[in-house]
Amino acid sequence: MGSKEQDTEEKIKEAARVIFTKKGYAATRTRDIAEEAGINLSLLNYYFRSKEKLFNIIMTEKIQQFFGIMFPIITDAGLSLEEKIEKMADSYINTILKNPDLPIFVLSEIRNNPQSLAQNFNLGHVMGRSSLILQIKERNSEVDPIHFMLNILGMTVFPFISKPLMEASGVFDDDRFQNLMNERKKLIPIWVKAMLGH
Amino acid sequence: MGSKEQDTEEKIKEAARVIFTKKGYAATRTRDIAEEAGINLSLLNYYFRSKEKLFNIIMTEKIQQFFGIMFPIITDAGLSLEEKIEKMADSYINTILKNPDLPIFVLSEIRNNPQSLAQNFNLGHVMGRSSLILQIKERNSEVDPIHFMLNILGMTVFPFISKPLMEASGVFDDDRFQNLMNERKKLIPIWVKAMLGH
DNA sequence: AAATGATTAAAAAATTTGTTTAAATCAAAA
DNA sequence: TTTTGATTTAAACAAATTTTTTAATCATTT
Repeated sequence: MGSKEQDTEEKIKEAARVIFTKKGYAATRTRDIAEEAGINLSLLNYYFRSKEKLFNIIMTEKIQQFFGIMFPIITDAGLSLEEKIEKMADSYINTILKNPDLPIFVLSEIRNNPQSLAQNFNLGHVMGRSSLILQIKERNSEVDPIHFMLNILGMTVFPFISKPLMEASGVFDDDRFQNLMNERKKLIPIWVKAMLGH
Repeated sequence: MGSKEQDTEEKIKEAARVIFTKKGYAATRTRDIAEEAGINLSLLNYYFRSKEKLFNIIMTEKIQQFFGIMFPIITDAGLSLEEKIEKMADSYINTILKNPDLPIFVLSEIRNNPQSLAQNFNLGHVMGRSSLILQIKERNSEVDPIHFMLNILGMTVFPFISKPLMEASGVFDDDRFQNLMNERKKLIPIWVKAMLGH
């Protein structure tokens, strides 16, 4: 188990991250991954047995990334509602800015295979008894708190999902997009407070 | 050109709509479409020459659906800002409720092929000089109006994009989802007004 | 230097998938 | 009824892609 093994395995995984998240499972060819990794195609099967097994490894990582930010924040009873919203927007945008393909990749692949992928996270259970949901209920008891969860996520995540469309149709370029998303770190908490009423 | 032709051609197109929008181009096999349509595989090529040509027909339809609702509303100078937002939420949600896979399908395929698909719509041009953008600017001159466009779209469209995830992880079922989306027709205009400030 | 494990190149097997072909079937017209 | 052309089917084909195999090469360790 020299450093070479580690290096190659990691090179393949890193290439798989890039290609899978950019194209999705079905449109990705193992040849693309091998080329991106700069290794012989045989090595991919040598290390990971199959395209599907490699994909499952990457997908588990990506689901971790996508939900790993959210869980600790919404369940932390030590944070006020305002603090939670600020932290959600801030850390979510920071993370996804480094990985803009993440949301559309995760949500697309879940659409293609909901049952098998939903096992990795019990979102319903976690969210149902989360501190965040309780705090939203206290603040506004008239509207189902799930609405505000959808709004916070939508305002944070949707820009990334629509980015390819917006760029291709000249609404903004990548620089302006990053700019906008940094502005949104401050704006989303303000908007959510306004929506909740005071 | 009897009714048989029409029937079969339409059966194939309808099956293609279902499978393409559910799985995306790459993950769709022509055999899936044939099976869904209940016809022999050869007929697909007999009527549409190739998978790609069939896909282009469906994709053009779907892009029409996705943007066709938006354009007339945001460019109609006869509508007030409030009326525009109400109409956007209402007609968008009504349309997509009948076709929940539409947003993630269109946005995924655009990501996979931005240049070729972006030609169908000059969103940048239309939005830049739209009546809606001007009205938002008048109401709130401090924040780039694109933020509010992203918010309106995000709050309307994101729930559909996250639906497979939410359903698979038990946050809500299809009935509750439809319920929520109908509630949002009224709520989104209220929220957007609150965000804009008054 | 010998041995060991990692990597490559090349080929081939196996599988999947889009497309074509040729014959059969059907419906309408002569 | 026979003929004709369009429609449909079963089968095969062709191309792409994943996976496996084998032998050779390379790098590192003993």
